Amino acid sequence: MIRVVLAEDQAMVRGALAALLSMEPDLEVVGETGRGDDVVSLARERQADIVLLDIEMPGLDGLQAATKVHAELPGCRAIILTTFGRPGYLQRAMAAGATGFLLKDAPASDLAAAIRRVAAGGVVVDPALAAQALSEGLSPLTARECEVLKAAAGGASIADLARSLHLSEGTVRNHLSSAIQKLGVRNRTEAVQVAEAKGWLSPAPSGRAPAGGTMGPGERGTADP
Amino acid sequence: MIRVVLAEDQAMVRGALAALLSMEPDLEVVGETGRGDDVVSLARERQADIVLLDIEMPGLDGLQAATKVHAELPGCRAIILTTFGRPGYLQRAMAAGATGFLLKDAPASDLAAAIRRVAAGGVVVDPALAAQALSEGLSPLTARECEVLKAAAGGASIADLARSLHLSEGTVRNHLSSAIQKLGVRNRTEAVQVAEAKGWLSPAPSGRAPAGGTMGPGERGTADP
DNA sequence: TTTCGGGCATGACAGACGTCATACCCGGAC
DNA sequence: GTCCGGGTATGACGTCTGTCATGCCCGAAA
Repeated sequence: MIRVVLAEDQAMVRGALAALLSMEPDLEVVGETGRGDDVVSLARERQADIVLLDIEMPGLDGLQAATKVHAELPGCRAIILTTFGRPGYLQRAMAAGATGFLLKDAPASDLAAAIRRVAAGGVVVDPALAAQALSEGLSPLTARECEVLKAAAGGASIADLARSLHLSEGTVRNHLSSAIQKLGVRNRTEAVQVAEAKGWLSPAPSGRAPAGGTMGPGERGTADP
Repeated sequence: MIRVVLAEDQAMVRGALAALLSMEPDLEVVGETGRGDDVVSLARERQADIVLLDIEMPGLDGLQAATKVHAELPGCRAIILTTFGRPGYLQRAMAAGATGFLLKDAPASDLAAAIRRVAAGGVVVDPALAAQALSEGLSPLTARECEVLKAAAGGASIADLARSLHLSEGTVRNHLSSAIQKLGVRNRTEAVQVAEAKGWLSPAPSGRAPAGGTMGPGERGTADP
């Protein structure tokens, strides 16, 4: 009997997936949650073999949750189940230690099959998406450029961005300009769309967490002119 | 026995919903499709009592499909099942003759309950969303403003928009400026986001189809200066 | 019939945006 | 130890964007 925990933020979809899996005699849904931040405790408590993770979730996204599951629960495998076939998502899922990556576009029958294969020690990835992810390579954006782009996605002005990121307006302009050139587009709006489509935006793109920053904002040589 | 047709573009979600409904003794899923444009024929052929429609679908969106179901199949009721609780969606769903409007955020048990209530002649709407929709009123955007905004969503420049819409650049600027002011925002990016969040963007917002336009683009008094 | 709202256009203007050259500071690579 | 990439900053420049005033054409409402 394979023990499965479901993490998916849309309650109706979560319930429907549970119903789908309950029809399989060798699978058992032993836990459900709509948040990413209690996946680990739930999976541990219920001794799950498999956790099925959506990416968009409150609390902690599915990729981060997969990282924690991989680190803290040795006997438990994570499968990402997502709406978006973005190359960057697949890359980060694999980097996070996920053992499977499934699209909601796939036939319903694939789900149980994927769970069984992963439970048996295999890996499940869509070959076409894998090829695309490999051919496109990693994000060319630096962590900072990515941050600025993310902050710009809401339509904020340069001045707004400078305030919210504690940077000078010129620096914001520089990062945006750099991102725009790297992505081969003509303005920040296109840059946001391209980066989003490739899955290069959501969480931290690369490098470790930018906790405090290497240097306080403002205190530097010629600051405060 | 209530006969249900499912229209939802994500195959896995569709299958999962079918599994969910198959557990109800008084419901029967008699047809499934991932496209909006064969909902009517499928529902007619299978003599459905209820069609469950996602909004985002290829071919024909759920709102348009609901319109056709309402017009062509007197004995059949449409329920919209969507991810987004956008006021404009609810308004258009009701205008399209839908008899129910459900969010995928709602508990799984609500689905069967909603189907039963609608089959029994009732109407199912989330009261909070209905209140919001009523309080916000209809879209303040004219059909043209909406079109321009939609076209601008991809990050195109004014010149691009003018070309693709067969308008002068000045006119495009005027429409954008007007939309920006009506929505109370500061630039086109924010305007797109606000309009999208309220559900004012997707299909035709109001008025009839802008087939040829009232006047050819360019042929007018002082055209071609 | 006159009025009014909507679509379209033009021209002018201020402010926002994107680019570029330049410079300093840091840390890692060679 | 030097070089180089990344982050930050400044100033200058040209272009794009958003606003406004103004005008014309149309159809519907008053």
